[in-house]
Amino acid sequence: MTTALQRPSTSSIALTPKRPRGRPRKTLDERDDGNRRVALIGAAAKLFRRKGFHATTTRDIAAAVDMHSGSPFYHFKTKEALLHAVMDEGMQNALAQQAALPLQTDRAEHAEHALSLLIRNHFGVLLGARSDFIPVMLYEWRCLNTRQRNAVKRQQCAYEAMWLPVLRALYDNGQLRADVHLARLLIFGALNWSAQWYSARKAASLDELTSAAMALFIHSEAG
Amino acid sequence: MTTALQRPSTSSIALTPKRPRGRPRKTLDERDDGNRRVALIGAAAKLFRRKGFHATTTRDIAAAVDMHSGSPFYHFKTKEALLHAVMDEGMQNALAQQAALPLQTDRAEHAEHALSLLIRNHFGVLLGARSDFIPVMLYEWRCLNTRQRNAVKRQQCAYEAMWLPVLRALYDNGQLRADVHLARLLIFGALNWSAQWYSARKAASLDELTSAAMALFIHSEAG
DNA sequence: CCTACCGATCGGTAGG
DNA sequence: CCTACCGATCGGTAGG
Repeated sequence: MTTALQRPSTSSIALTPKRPRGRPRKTLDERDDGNRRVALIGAAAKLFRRKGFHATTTRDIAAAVDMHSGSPFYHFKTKEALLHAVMDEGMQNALAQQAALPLQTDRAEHAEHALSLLIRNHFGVLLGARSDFIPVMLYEWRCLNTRQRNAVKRQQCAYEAMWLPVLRALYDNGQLRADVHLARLLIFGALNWSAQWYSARKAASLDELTSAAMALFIHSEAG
Repeated sequence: MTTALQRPSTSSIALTPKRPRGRPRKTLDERDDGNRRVALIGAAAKLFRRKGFHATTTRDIAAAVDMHSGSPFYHFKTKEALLHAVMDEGMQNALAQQAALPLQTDRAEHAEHALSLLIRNHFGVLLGARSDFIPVMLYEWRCLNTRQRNAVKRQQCAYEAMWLPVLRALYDNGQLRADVHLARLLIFGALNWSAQWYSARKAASLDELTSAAMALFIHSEAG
C-alpha cells in the first residue's frame, strides 16, 4: 500500500545498476561478511572461557567485536547456538590436528611414541594458541541443549577412539598397568585438568608437561 | 514522630508476658533454627552441582527446602555467601577425613600404602556420600569473590600439603618417576575429573578406582 | 547490522 | 521466616 508518507526520490530503480561492479563497499567499515561470524566465535570463546557461559552476556560478546547489543542474533539464533559453535569449532580443530599425527599403531614398539604424540597434541589443543575453545567445551557443556550436547559427544567419541588402540598396545606391552578403559578416563582427567592450573604457572613447557605425563603413566624398563 | 495514622490497639505491652514459657512453637511447622541453615547448604550443594551456580536460582534453593523466595536471605546475606558455605563445609569435611587417615610417612616402604589411602579417601570425598560439595568447589570457584576464593585456596593448600611428603618418598623410592610437583597436579587432575564421569557409569567401585589409579601412577617391581 | 524496545527473571530488601 | 515488592539485567525481537 503506497501512502503519502513515502519519501519521493532514491527509488530502488535508481540503485539497481550499481550492484555488480566493484567490491561490496568496505572502505571505512570493515564488515567482511563471514569474518564477523568468526570474530564472534573467537570473542565468545575467550569470554566463555574466562567468565563462564552464564556470567557472559551477549552484550559483552557484541562489545568485544564492536557490535551493538542485538547484532549477534543476526549471526546466531540463540546464545546457546553461539556456545555450540565455539565447541564445534574447537572439536573440529582438535580432530583435524590429531588426525594429522604420524601415529604408527601397527608395531607394539611404536605405541609409546604414539601416546607421547597424542598427549603432546592434546596439551597443545588445551593450552597452546587458540586454546579457549576446548576448555569451554570441557567446562560448559552442561549449558548446551540435548541435541547440541549429543553432537559434541559424537565428536568427543571420535577423538577418544584414536587413543584406545594405543593404550591397548601399551597394556599388552606391560607399559600400562591399569585397566585400559579406566586408564583412559584417568589420563584424560590428568591432561584436561591442566586447563585449570596451567596459565597460572607457565613454569613448564608443553614438552615438559608431556614428558612428566609419560613418566607418570608409562612403565619403561629404564630406571 | 507520632502521627494520627498509627493504628490504636495490639500494642507491644499486651504481648510481652507470652515469651518465656513453652518451646518456640513448632508443632506443625518444623522450623528447627540452625537446621534450616544446614538444609539450605545441602540443597544448594545438590543444585549447584547439577545445574551450576548461575543456572540455579535462589528460588530453586528455597523451594527445595520448602521456604519462600526471600527466606534464604535471612540465613545468608548473598547467594555468593551460600555458595561459599557449601565449599567451606565440603573442605572442612574433606580435611577432617584426610587428617584421620593412618598415614605413616616415616618409613619409605609405607609411602605406597599412604598414597593409596589418600587416593581412596579423595575418591570417597568426590564420589561417595555427601559428594556434591567438593565438585561444586572444583567447578564453581570462579563464582566466589576474591576474599572467599582466598579462603578456599587456603583450605586447598592445607589439603594438598599432606600429599607432598608421600609423593616425595615415592619419588625417592623410584616408584614415582615424574617431577613431584607436576605429578601432584596431574594426579589431582586424574582424580578430580572422575566427578565428571563417575555417576554415569557406576561400573567401578571406589576401591577398583583406587587400584586402577595406583596401577597407573606407581611403578612397582611386580610385573 | 543498528535502533529501540519488550517481557521475563532474578537477587535482594523492607517491614513485619 | 513470610509477604509484597523493587530495580536492574538480559536474551531476544521487529522493522528497517
